[in-house]
Amino acid sequence: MLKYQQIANEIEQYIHEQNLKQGDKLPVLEQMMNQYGVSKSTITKALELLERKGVIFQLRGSGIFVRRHNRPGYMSLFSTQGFKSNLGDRVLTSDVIDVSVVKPDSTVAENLGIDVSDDVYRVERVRYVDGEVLCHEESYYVKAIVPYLNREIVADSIFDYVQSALGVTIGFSDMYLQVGRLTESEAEHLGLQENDPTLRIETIFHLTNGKPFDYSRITYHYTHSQFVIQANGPYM
Amino acid sequence: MLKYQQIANEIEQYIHEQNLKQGDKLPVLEQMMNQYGVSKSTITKALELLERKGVIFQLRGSGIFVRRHNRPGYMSLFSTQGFKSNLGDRVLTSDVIDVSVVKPDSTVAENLGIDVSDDVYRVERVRYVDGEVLCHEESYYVKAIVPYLNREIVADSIFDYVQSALGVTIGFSDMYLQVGRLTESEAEHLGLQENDPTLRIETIFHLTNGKPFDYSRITYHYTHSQFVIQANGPYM
DNA sequence: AAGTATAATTGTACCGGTACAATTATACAA
DNA sequence: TTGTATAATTGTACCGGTACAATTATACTT
Repeated sequence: MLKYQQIANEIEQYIHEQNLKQGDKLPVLEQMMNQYGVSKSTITKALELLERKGVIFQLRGSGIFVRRHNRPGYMSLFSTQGFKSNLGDRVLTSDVIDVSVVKPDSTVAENLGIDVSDDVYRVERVRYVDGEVLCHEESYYVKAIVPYLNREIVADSIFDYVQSALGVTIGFSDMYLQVGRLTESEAEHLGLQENDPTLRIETIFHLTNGKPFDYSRITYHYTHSQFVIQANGPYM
Repeated sequence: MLKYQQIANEIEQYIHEQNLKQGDKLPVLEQMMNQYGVSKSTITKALELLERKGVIFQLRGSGIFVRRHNRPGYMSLFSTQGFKSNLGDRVLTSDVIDVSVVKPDSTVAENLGIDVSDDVYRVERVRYVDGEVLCHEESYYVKAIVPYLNREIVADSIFDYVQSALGVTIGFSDMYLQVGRLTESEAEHLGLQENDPTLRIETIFHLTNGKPFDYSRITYHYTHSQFVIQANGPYM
């Protein structure tokens, strides 16, 4: 692991151990340099990561302060989207409905940047947090990039598998949000009524080299899903 | 304006002028250094901004490539949230329903980190994109930070006013998302039916010094609002 | 052609430095 | 006490450098 990532983790740990809360001040930059035995720019890089993650904010001339204190019951939108899990002590489980190799329809092919004759894995799941229905997911993986999947892998974290077993790393993703009404079959999976409200999110995940490898459509249970997003200026 | 921000803008402009598309390659780092006459780290900083913004991605050993090509009809979630407007050629207008100084209720006070005896501005608007109803907004501004507002300011961009006239800068924000059903009065403002689906977003905006200054509740028109979010690894 | 070693390209990690602007603390005056 | 200059603190911008890992191009085999 990179030094600045490692240090970012240690600082986050430090905040947790010392039980620092919203607005509390961290040691100054120079002290951190000495403490971790690295240069200023490495510390700065670590702090920048934590700032992006919403853990701290920095104020020039003043210091480094703890930012996060999220509302209980709200999940980070990205933690349910395959990224670094930030669910705290909540447990995420899945019912696997389908894992199969199919040909993509034109919409799926287009979103994945492939041809309709290329193979994809189709995965369908219902996901739960602490046993409560969270969402229904239908996702497609480019088989040329993810050559093998089975129900065991899919029941756990597909992203962990892809990253560790296949050695590919996920770079970035585009998410498209929309509110709508449930179809009959969706409602059945979620234990709701047809035409009930729902949040639909389509996501295209890309590798670090920019190639799409996963296109997924998620339909959220509207009373069991509340999300938090932490944004930073000046560019957002 | 800072050098690296300026250069980021110029590079974005360059992409636009050259009509570069998804996957197209930009000049290499060293060439940019010479072209803009700055050091490597400044270019790197500019590119990092653009990467966060979802405009480019960088691939070590290979080059810098154009990332963005968004779906038409989808707005950046942050562009309707007061940040750098990314609406393209769409026009954002407002009907101002209320601008008044009031005492906050306990929920508002808590979200703004103030006392119920402190004054706040209450602003209520209905917002439109290209004349179509987008959302209903109810927001509260800490009067100690924003001492004066009127209907003209509020009809335009409050954030522009706050930043330019008051010289305060917005640092970061926490957004809470939830799907629900419209109340009767909300439905009326949006031209929808009671119990229709809606996306509700509560946002707390903070200054760079960490103080909350705006708490807003927005209710979106579910068929007129589609959002895109661009996320970057490894920390999201 | 098709694979394989080798070299060139290219962005990133990390170092260490100077200058500076925003904040906060201090000293002093009214 | 209250305000006001002054100084100390502290993070950020920007410079310029070395080393390196991932990618891509090249030359060389088979």
